[in-house]
Amino acid sequence: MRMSYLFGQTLREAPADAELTSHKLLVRAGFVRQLGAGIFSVLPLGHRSITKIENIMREEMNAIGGQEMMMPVVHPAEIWKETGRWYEVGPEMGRFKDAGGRDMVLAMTHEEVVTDLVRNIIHSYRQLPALIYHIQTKWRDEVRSRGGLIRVREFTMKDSYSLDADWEGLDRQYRAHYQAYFNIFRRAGLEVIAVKSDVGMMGGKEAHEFMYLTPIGEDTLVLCDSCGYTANRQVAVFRKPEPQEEAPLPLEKVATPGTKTIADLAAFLNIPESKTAKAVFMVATISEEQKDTEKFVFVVVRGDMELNETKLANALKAKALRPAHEEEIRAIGASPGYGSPVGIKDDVLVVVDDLIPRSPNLVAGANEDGYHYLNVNYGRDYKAAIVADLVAAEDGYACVQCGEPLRTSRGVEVGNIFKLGTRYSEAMNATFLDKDGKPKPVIMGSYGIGSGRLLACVAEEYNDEYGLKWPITVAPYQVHIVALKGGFDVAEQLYTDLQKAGVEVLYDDREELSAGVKFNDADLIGIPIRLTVGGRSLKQGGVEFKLRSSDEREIVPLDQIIDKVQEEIARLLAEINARVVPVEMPD
RNA sequence: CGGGGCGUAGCGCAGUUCGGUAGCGCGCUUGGUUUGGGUCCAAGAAGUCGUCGGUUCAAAUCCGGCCGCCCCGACCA
Repeated sequence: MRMSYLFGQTLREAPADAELTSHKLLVRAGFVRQLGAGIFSVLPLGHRSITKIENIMREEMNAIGGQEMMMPVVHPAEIWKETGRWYEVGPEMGRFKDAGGRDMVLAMTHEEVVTDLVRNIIHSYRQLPALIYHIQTKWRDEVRSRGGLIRVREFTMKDSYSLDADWEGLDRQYRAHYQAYFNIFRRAGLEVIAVKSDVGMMGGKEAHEFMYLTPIGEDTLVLCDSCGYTANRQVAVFRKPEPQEEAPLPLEKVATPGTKTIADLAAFLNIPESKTAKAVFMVATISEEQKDTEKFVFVVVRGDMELNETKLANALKAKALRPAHEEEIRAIGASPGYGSPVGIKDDVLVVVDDLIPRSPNLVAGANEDGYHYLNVNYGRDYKAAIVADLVAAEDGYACVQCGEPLRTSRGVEVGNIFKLGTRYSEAMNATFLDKDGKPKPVIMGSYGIGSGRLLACVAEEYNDEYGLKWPITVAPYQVHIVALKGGFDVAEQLYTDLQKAGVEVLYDDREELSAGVKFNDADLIGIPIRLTVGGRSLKQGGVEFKLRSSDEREIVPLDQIIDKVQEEIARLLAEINARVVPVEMPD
């Protein structure tokens, strides 16, 4: 491609609303332009890079038996009503009516469409297993779509769906994806970790997220350096401390003026926070038979720990959670800051963390401003409807597997894999006849990778103060020829010859620009190999060869440059491919 | 949805306090100059000042509504 013809423009300054490095550089280098909040156009350079990422995904999907196809972006609402997600999913689902007044859905994902196809096409165990995938646009109207290109509303995703007759088959396909995903990310130059994750709106049995570790990530991960335990903080479990045994002491009401927080309370009474019980008031939306009801929830966790809302939502099977308003708290007879499960109205749903029953003689509120109870004991003084693990893992907590301290880190989710099981096939009656002639629901898995987000993460990882530094596998072109005065004729010939040799070339043929401008553009765009052809290099005996990733320059004679470029491309490719190795999926 | 900020030429910004009908840098066009790290000089083109309404002789500027974008929080595969 000739730069004089390339559609796009480099910018000296990034738009003011770009915050992340990847966002700034991708806009400045002419890879993307923003159209609206979370909505981007992909320009030719960006499109080439995304196509490369998508082709890597195709190769790895095909290698595990995937068949590429294409499913629609606009769906009739009926299928989403069948699975219940029409009712369960909130405003992030794009909904509209067609000209005939029918409810329509903009695809957030494609389980419903796949399952509809499955029930029409799969009739026999002989047709299973199968793996289908497509690379298609999704719309998710995130309430907050920030983070440049990392978090967008309209995006392209590779999503695959496995179909099996038995659970062993699902496990095989799940494991195949686990490996394939590592291959994809590593081939794109990105090192990721796989963490256990919440199944969220997908439902299902088991899930992993593939996380690119970076401080800009919006997810918090919990890692154990000792045994390798990894999990999203939403679901991370840990070994809870064993409280000292004590004989229950009599309940005692004490004045604790001005101690609305656990820290104040512990300081006032001169006790550790771990000897207190924290009351958290939430309102849960619970869906029953397509009807949403709001339910007040009184949560008790130990004072030194934080409530994990995902765990709470899962324990309650709640669709949504929000903090309760003060009026709602007062309405159940509690007092913000002094809330207590002791003596609360009977109809209030009390949920406690499983550490609480083992923790004797805690300090809890007295449901009266300025007063707390000493020696509150679960079972004797109050009872809960649900006892479950409800608290969030923190830095330094003990690993559930090996007991060593956990560490937290931020990450961006670049892919995920889900064992859906029969959640969709049962809801939509997608069954097959097994060997015994009995109808059984198809066992499904779903597996996604966002191609634009992956590109943004690669950009986030590979850059310096001058611009992008693409891995050879993702770079829009392999070679960038910079023609300078006295070198245009030779550069033209080199451009033609390299292309004939199968090399992908971006050729800066712009005659009116100074050398500095062209070098800066080349650094900004970040193509791995740069060849400079000018009067000076020719006088020195050839063209100047330079890698974007290195400061070294070398003059290569014209009759050797094509070989040199091909060798170097092969070397860069080999370097990346060396990272593609088998991985163990932990149980 | 709550809190904060912003909206003036393709990009970055000034002008708004104190109303008088728009300016700077980059980019773009033309001519010259320079020619290996964002040359220099000159002449140009380009903006319903987000939008609607109000106040006023007069609004980018004051007042109100709406829209959009960004950040923080809640939310979220």
